[in-house]
Amino acid sequence: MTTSLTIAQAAEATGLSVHTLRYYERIGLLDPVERRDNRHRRYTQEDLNWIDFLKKLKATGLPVRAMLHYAELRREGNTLESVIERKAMLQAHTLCVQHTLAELQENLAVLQRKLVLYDELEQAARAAGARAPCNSVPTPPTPERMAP
Amino acid sequence: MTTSLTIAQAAEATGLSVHTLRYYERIGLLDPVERRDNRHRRYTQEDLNWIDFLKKLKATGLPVRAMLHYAELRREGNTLESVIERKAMLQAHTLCVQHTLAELQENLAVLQRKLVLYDELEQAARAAGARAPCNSVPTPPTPERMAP
DNA sequence: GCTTGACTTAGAGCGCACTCCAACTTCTAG
DNA sequence: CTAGAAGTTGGAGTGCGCTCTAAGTCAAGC
Repeated sequence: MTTSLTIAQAAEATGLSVHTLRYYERIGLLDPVERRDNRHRRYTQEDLNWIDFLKKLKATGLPVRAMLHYAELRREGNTLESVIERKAMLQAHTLCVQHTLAELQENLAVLQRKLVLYDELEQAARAAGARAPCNSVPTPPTPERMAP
Repeated sequence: MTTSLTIAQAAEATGLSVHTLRYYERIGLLDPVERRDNRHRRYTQEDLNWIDFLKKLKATGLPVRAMLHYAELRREGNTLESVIERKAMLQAHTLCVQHTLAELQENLAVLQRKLVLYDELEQAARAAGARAPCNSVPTPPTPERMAP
């Protein structure tokens, strides 16, 4: 059976809002979606697949402008020119994603190291708090200050 | 020697624009920066370290609002409350980043698989193009269409 | 004294990616 | 026949994160 969804169902299925679905079609990210007699849109499986791919591009940080360009190339069909340019786009973007990924991993490591520091800091704060009522003990050896 | 930079130098050093540096200070991401007699800002190494950390938070997708909250907590000093909440924020964000990272890796894999398809597609298009002058050969066995 | 250049401020403007609104049509159920 | 649910459109509005402008201050060099 060929699925064919209303805009609400397509929104449900893709996780985009109906607003966004119409918006994507309006700006040309989606080819004009098939209509029924009452002008209501019907989304096919192909539409959903394409939207899914768009979501992946978006999730990897490709701006809508670039997705739009890609969509336009796709509309040209699989001519050598179109294929070459789409491939180049994907290649460039793949590099970009790899870069982002590496950076993200580094930054994650920083966050995790910082979490360890916060553990210590919390222990120190607890110890200081517990000792507070008897205000006679000097500052503890554990660091009380952190750069950030 | 204690470094102390003008706003232009700080911009240079951090990679942010002077506009952004002032903006960050205005909204409270940065504590009020020290001034010289002529009211010009002087950025200390501590300022730069904090900005660097902010950049990492930003690079991992933490919204400015959240950074602002973090900055406000930090301003409270290392009280138990503040430390606990900052730690909780970092923990939550770390989880979020891990999730993003995993997703990004999946999507990168998709892009890379697609690149392989585009290689084939390009070969097919080239073959079709080369054969075009002699328009007698049927469509090649390699797929000529791709879902997205 | 005058120009140049680096800084200052408050506040306006911008690009992105939606998101929502008002007014309208169309179908279905009661 | 009517009410309501679900769709349609063009266009306005929103939130984010800057980014820029205009008008002014200040210090150094000619």
